[in-house]
Amino acid sequence: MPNALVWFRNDLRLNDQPALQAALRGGFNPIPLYIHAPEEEGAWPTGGASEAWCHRSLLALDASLRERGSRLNILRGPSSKALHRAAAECGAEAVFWTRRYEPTIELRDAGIKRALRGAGLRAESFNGSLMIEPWQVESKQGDPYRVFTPFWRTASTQLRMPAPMPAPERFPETTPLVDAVSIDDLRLAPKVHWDEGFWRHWTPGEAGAHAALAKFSEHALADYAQARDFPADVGTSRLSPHLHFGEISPWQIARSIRQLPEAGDIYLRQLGWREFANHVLHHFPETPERNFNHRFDDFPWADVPDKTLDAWRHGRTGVPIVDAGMRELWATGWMHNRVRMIVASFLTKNLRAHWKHGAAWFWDTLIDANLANNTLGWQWVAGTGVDAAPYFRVFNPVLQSQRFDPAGEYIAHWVPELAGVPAKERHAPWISGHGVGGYPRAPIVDLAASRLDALKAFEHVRAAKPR
DNA sequence: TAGCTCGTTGGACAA
DNA sequence: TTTGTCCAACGAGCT
Repeated sequence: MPNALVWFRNDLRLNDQPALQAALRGGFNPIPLYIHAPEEEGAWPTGGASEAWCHRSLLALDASLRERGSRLNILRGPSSKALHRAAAECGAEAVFWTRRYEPTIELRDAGIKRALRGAGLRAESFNGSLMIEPWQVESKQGDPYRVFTPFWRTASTQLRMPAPMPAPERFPETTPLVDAVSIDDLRLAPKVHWDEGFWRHWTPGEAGAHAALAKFSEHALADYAQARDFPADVGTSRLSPHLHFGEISPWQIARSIRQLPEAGDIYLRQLGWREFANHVLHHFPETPERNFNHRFDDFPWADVPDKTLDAWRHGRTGVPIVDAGMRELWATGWMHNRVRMIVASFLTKNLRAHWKHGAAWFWDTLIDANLANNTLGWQWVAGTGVDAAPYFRVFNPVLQSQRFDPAGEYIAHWVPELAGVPAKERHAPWISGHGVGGYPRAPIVDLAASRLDALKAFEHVRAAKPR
């Protein structure tokens, strides 16, 4: 049987794996391969928390390959060189992989595909990560969408659920590639074990992904519409890191949630945002670096001192819901989505820091850090992006806290200094004047005054001419 | 073409 | 305590 390289990237799974299936269908003997090439990620090399996740996900993939008689070959980049070398060494006739959609990577992969084909190899890429690829939908004018609702209206009518693709039970045995290194050699796991706490909450890998999905569809999906807004509850799917690393495909999730059509549609719509984010990133590849709305290019962002940014980063702003979120992020590598909006609004509106400060911190600390979602989310909250909220919408973190953490449980959990403060006063302890040891006596900015400042700064945008 | 409707996630204030 | 109204404008996308 001829050999084919199956190049694993952000698709670290064996089920529903179109690149692997292509190899099997084509009558090839699949050689699983992962290439470590951080310098090829452009301005956004994988952040620390994501690396820690990736380490464990690779271990999980390698373990399930070994159970099936194979193994994951790990090579160091550059990717193009590694692929050509590996193909030559094992006489592979083909290379198959699943597509990624980051602009830098799309460009790189197109070059690699050309080069492989130029060398006489069969090189093919597949969609294994999205329900609709970015170029599959366009508005009736033939433009990319800039507003979610019309995007999803069109996209959701075009969804065609493919049949499941089960993993093969056995792989043919292969000899390891000579240049292969071990997963540990990549040094993705942190030297100082700051990630220890993560793994009480998360199990990277395909099995962990399916366990998370099962838990979600059994317990939380029915209440998803309401419960997802309450950070103290387990109301969200917590599938984002698994999706980011491709340990599970959106179609696998979609198949599973069909059992509850109504709740399933609401959740599917959230997956739709992921599709939309990739659509926007593909068509507006400069948005990780630049405002989508150029009217903001002269926006008077505040020159926020590092000390203040650090207070935000480490949950010492004196606003309990903000601090709780930032500490949850630091401790677990993840933050509840409602709280992400609150901390992002606080940073970009109350502190009026440029959204890139927030995007950079999330990039480094989130286990689900994803260029499309991170960019869309930060630009959306900041008001600079697609579908942005009207300028007068500035989250009041105290009201948000009262509304979405009414019993103050989330705050008590992540800001234990405040656990002894009566629940009702926990949202804004400075009002009752409760002196609490170790917790800031007052917020680092006056919430009301900074809100007015932000609104004033927005006047600037309204006057700005679109470029 | 021109007009129409609508926009993930809000807040302040009045009644 | 709850509910309604306004904030204010614009451009995307459709018909």
